[in-house]
Amino acid sequence: MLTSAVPRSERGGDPDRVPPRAAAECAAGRGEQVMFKDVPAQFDFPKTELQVLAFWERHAIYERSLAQRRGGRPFVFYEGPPTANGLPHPGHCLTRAIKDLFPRYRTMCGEYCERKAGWDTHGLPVEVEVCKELGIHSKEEIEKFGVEPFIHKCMESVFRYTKEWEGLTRRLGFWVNLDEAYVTYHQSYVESVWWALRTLFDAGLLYQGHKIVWWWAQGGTALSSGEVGQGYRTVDDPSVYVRFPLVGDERYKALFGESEPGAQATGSPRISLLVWTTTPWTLISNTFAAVHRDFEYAVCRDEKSGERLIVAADLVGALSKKFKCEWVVERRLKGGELIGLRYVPPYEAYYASLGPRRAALRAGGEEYVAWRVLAADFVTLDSGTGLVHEAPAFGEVDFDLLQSERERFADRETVPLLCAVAPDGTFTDEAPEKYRGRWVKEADKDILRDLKERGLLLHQETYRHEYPFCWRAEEDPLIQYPRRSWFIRTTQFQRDMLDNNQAIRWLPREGIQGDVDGRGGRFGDFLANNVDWSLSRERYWGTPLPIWVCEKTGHMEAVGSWDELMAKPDVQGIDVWESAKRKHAGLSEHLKVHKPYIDAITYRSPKDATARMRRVRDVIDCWFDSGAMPFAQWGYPHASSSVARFDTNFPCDFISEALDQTRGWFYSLLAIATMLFGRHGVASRAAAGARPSEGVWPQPFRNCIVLGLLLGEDGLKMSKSKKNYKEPSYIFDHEGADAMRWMFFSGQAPWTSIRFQEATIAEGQREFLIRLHNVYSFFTIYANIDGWTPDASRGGGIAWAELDRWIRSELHRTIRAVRQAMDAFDNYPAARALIDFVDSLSNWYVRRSRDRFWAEGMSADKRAAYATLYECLVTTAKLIAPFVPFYAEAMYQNLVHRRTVADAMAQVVDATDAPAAPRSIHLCDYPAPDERLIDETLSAEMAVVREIVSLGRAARAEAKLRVRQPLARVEIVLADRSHAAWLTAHESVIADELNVKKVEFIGEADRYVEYRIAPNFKSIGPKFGKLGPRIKEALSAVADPGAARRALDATGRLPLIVDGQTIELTGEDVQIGLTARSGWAAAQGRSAVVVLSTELTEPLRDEGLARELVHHAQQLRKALQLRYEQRIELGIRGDGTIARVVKEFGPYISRETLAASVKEDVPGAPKTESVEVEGHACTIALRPV
RNA sequence: GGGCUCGUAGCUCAGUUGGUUAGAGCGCGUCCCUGAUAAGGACGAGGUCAGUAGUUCGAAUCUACUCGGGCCCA
Repeated sequence: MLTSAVPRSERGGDPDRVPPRAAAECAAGRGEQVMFKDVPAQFDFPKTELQVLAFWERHAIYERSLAQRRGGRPFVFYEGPPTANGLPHPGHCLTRAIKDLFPRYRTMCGEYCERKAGWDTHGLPVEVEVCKELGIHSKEEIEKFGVEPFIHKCMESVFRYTKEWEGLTRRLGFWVNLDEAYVTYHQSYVESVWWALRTLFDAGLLYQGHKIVWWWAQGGTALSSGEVGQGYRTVDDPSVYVRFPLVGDERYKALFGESEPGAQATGSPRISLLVWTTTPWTLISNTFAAVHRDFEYAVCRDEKSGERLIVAADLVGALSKKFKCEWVVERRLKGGELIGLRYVPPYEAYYASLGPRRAALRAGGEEYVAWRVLAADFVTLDSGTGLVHEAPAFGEVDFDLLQSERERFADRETVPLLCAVAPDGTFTDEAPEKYRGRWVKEADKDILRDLKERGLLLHQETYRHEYPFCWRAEEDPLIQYPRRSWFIRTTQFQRDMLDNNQAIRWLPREGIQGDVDGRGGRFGDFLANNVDWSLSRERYWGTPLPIWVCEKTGHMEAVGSWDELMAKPDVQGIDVWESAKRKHAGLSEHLKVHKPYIDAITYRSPKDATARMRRVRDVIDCWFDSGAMPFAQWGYPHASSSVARFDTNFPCDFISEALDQTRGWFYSLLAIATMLFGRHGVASRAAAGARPSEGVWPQPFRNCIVLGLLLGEDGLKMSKSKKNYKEPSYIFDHEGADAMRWMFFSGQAPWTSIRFQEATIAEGQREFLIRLHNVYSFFTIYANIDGWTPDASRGGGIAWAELDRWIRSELHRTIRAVRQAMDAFDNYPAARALIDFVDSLSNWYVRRSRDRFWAEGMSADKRAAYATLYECLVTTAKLIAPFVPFYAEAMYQNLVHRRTVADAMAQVVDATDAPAAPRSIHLCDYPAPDERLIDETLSAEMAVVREIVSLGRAARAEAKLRVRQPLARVEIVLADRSHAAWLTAHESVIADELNVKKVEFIGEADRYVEYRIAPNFKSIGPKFGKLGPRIKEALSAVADPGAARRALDATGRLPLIVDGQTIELTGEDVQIGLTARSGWAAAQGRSAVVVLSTELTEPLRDEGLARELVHHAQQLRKALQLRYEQRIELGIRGDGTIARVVKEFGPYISRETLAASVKEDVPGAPKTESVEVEGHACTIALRPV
């Protein structure tokens, strides 16, 4: 293992010394002067990034960064496995960039963060791709093609684009261990999943039930939602209104009483529910009627017949009109009151036997198992009668209603799922005889005639709506139909999952997490409405459900591993796999746990020695695969050392995926972990090792950044056909990976939808990377000219200028802010803090320090400036390293090792090599703030100085006085006069920036400004409440605000009469505003008014001219592309004024232009230029010497 | 139909437990500076903070509803 010299913490040193790290980090060549490599102003980001990649790989920097932190606190990261059977797109760049940022940051902070890649390889999308390739569609065709070759194709397809994925991952700088990636179809992974399923099965959490699917009866297959979506057509279906007569039991009597006129007259109740349906064939399987608990219902009496019907009160008018009858509303009642009423269904088939059946309820007591009125939220008033006929076998929501009704009973199964239809779409023997064997849709007409004859049909019409048909057989309508399916009883863990969810730090929290009951959050809401996980899929390419069933007794067993299966009694069928392997050389060993080979394996039933145990045909939902990755990635608990690895890597600290994973990976992770390892987790006894999560909550992840969607250039969904986005490779080649990463991190919060625009990427690059690059380039130019190296600052004793103290304070404030934000997984504010710092460094520190760097020789002040700028650059490089790892590396190699990236790569790797500083920036410690260097007062003061300077420039612009023209003085009127004292210390900065001779702070400036006293509501609001607006009025009515201000200054109090009463305001309660009076070259801001003296005297004009001459001379230098330190001879010839200026300011001009002398002529000058300076014609000549 | 989310300058977005004068960048216009120079800076124009109603002394911010966009689920 490499033992690199990890620099000591910066804490604990003398703040006035050069930071130990800066001094310690020196070029490899100790002793002799090694210059910084020249940094071209025009920087090729993409090219440099490729060199950095080569450097990282050649020197195994990622591996070293891990090795170096071994033993540190673990920072556990889980990779949500992408599917590599499609090409990666820009959205994956965002995900992978975020996934890279925090592990890099934590690693630099000293934590140990393994990053194991993973691939999701199972599932319908893979099958669909293969089908496309084969030109086939249905399961029927797959069977015809052969399951075995089909599976082989699926496996080949899975890694079709691996090269592209790995290329993108690498190019983006996402450090992740691809060589040891987990793969969901690998045998060890599948066996882990089997272990989990067996554990759940043994705990009674895996059960067989029904799932309502869209069913193609003629083809005998279920269709996926995508397939169903393709087949919708507009059709006319029967729309029928049917009577369900109520039963006159106690419940009925309690509600309607026996005194009901109808009841008395006939001795039997005649109130009926009126229900509506468009599928008459489902009436035979009717089980319930549903109402909405909160709707109002009406008992209507038909004037003619005296019949009484119940419909939704709001629909009475419309329905009676439709039926052409006259209804009188006898009574209104809430839907809730109807619940529990019994009725007689239209067909006897089931009613005859089940009608009287009652069963025990969980809560005690008994209840009829069917033909009652239930409450359902899905009941609407949009169509129908407000009462819905329920045949749970033929509708998903109806089935859900049945399921929740079943929950009320002690024995769930006692509430029957009535289904008089066979899988081929014909009526079964359970239906009335005349319908048996007939196609359901075809029976509709006869059913209606039947109902009519029996007086149950009130009304019949046709209804035009969209209905799905089979996309392969256009004439075949699909029906919703129950299929046997395997479920996981997740609902048993609903409370645990909700509690677990509460403990997760979601970013953002709003809209995702929800409250303790899940309300108000996308994820919480999903948990709150949790239904049992439908696990099985009647497909081919997936983890086989490891349940074997006895062919005679129906006894079931779950198998937790391959070895366990092999250990079963009298195992047969392994030969199928063996012969396949002989036939297909090089067949992947992993396939033996897949269909069709696994299906061939049978063993002797423990319940009947003559019977075989056979596997169920299904595979499982591939979301279960990915949700099992916390343990399955290690092959837990079977693989060697997997128990220990799982133990140290569970739960994890950080995951991040896009919003669409809410019901996908986020859920599957949480559900599986909660069921197995949670508070009531069932894996504790079954697991081979100790339960790792004991007492650790939340699990399986503590922090989760939910990424927004990445949109195209036009703000719409990215679409290949619309070409509304640039390919990642294009951005890599043009702007570079760092620019792309930086846009993701600094553009917006990651959970908002982000537009993927090249212009935004380029803009962010200019604003930050190029600006930083300019500073860095500036530094190397002058450091090399002066021969300055960090060694020069060794030993301390630096005399820091105020500007140095200021920028170092800003630097450490930035470090503090960045760390704080990053520790909270909030990259956006961190990036903004970095942008602000680079702005301060570039636009104030360097600007204000130029003179210091240009000074002759090596003064103490110059050394301080170099040391400061160097520290800022090296520290900034480290700060940005997790964000823009390539550029940070390039800066670091030059600033610390004084070599190019190419040189760094070419350097011989020497195992004994122990450089004074880490060989890569990614092996460095993340900077820590030194609170002693932070001077909040200085920061605040400098902000005011910068504002004043900005105001001065505004005033100059207003008065059309260019900055090169010196002015006599500037007067500054402060809103808060207490600032004057310390501002005086900054006079020279202001004078210099504004090019004025004198700065004056004046308190009383009534001739320049008008005062305005405004209330500070933040202070007044809590104190005076409703008086606020009156105080505002009173303040604006103050006759002499200037005098009031003076009084306030003197006494600290401002008495005011408001509403007849006298109140007293303090300085805090008011804000003094200033407005410049017109007629002055002035500008006003929040804290000051800046007034320029515009009077120009001859000396001032002359000095201005001198600066103009310097300016022109510099232009000539630039035109000649002279080296920065090139000395010259300068010639200036002009009129008398020019001559006078040259004579008087000769030394100044010489110094600024590095001229050995200033004469009238320079013989043999390569460049001569005639210019007009402030109306004076002159000729400037220049020659290098 | 349900849940969530967004609507702020021409464009892309900030806006910190509500504080009365709503910011930045780009773009546009007018300039400045320039020995970091294919950078940098200043100023200006541009806003009914989607709309309505409410809570409050005070609303871009909180509440309800409406309209519009998006995502997920039916």
